[in-house]
Amino acid sequence: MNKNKQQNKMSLKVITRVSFYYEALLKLDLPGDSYISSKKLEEITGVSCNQVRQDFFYLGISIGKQKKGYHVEKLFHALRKVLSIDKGASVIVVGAGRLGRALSEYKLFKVRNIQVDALFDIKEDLVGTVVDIKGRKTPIYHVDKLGEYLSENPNVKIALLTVPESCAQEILDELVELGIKGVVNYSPRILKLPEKTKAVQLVNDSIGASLYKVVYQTYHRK
Amino acid sequence: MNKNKQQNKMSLKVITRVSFYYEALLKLDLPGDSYISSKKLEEITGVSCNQVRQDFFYLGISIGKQKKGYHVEKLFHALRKVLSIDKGASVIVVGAGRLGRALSEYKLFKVRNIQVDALFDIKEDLVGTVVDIKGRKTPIYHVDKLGEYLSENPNVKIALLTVPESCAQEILDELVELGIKGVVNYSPRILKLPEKTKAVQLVNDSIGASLYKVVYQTYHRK
DNA sequence: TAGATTGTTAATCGATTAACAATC
DNA sequence: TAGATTGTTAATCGATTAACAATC
Repeated sequence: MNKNKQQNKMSLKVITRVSFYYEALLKLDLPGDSYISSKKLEEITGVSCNQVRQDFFYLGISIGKQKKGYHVEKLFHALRKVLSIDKGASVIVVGAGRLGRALSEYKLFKVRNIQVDALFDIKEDLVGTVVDIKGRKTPIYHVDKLGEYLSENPNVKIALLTVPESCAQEILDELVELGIKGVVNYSPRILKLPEKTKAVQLVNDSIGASLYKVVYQTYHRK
Repeated sequence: MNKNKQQNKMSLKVITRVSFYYEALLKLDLPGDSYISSKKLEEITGVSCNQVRQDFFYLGISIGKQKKGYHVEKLFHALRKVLSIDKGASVIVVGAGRLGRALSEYKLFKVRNIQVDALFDIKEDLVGTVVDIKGRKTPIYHVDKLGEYLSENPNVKIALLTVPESCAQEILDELVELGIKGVVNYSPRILKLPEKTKAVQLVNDSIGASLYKVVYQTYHRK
């Protein structure tokens, strides 16, 4: 029964909470053989302990011990698995401007098993250079080379889109054409997937969304 | 009746959709005196026309004309008002590294009435320099000057936090102490508001959240 | 043992979808 | 007029919260 549940597709809200649980473990850095309770997770993440247990139940994570909580290392691996980062994920960044390079060196990637393998741009003075991500040199290629690169690196399924708003849709269409399976669009322009396209995941503009949220909330607090 | 509804606090989901409607208008760039239907908004944003009308109803935006739709200019101003960017919003960026500077020149700000007034950092070689945001020179001050700056610029109520994960909590505490009312935390570390604090809005890590989402969805598609 | 904490079900709450009268 | 589209209510759906027996 739990097995089945684990296979279900989580809503995006669940994913966000799961990433919070995972971040909580990273933050606390407890010994692997210690235990953490749903109450403690509530304290760190702000998610209620009832919600935590409900989520674990839904995900088929039933490793809790009464009176103790969840075995830290087991939970750690379970959450990694749920987030699909247990084997690591390789991504490319398209658009090697400030935002693109900033994302490439973003802490999240290094510590959390998500890795930027290459950047792409059209500017000739960027192409051929490398971005030094804590000693690891990541190349910048010309956008023309996207097709070649993706066929040589079939493990790369995700692209982060940091090109100017004006050409974002065009590049997205090309990425989809070339077989990319997931895209985060960091431009504020809302992009659309080509009609026929199935099974490509698009997350639109997270940066703008959180900005609007905080502006709204700040000017509307009681 | 509608008046009251407008005053209610929107959920974050509504805000996101409203920002989509707003972005749709920006993208289409229709003549101000033309009309746009909920069906057309569905086409651009992916939000169903029923949801669009439900949202407008909830927000007290009842400016629709049967058979035509919503007057573009009226709708534009109504949405701006809802998003609280009709008068413009000034923010500061704390942490003038790559991410901080990238955000400072992010298109969203320029086109959408959100403005970065200043950056702050502790690195002596950054302090005193300026970031050139399309001709507008934005200064970088030392973090020590935060208190002074905020008391001289009481209109600034929002800070974007782009400092290293390791000192993010410390800086957040300081910002709250100094009276900041809204913070977007771009570090993956989950931050907490000081216990007693009321009425400070915190949005945690949008970048990491969307990454986790796309990774999950990509590796779990049917 | 008594207290704490899980796993799980049921109750509540909120958000989305569907439906349709009104009407331009 | 007929068709399209709104505003609004009601029905449905999904997500969160509450409750509690089981048990370590």
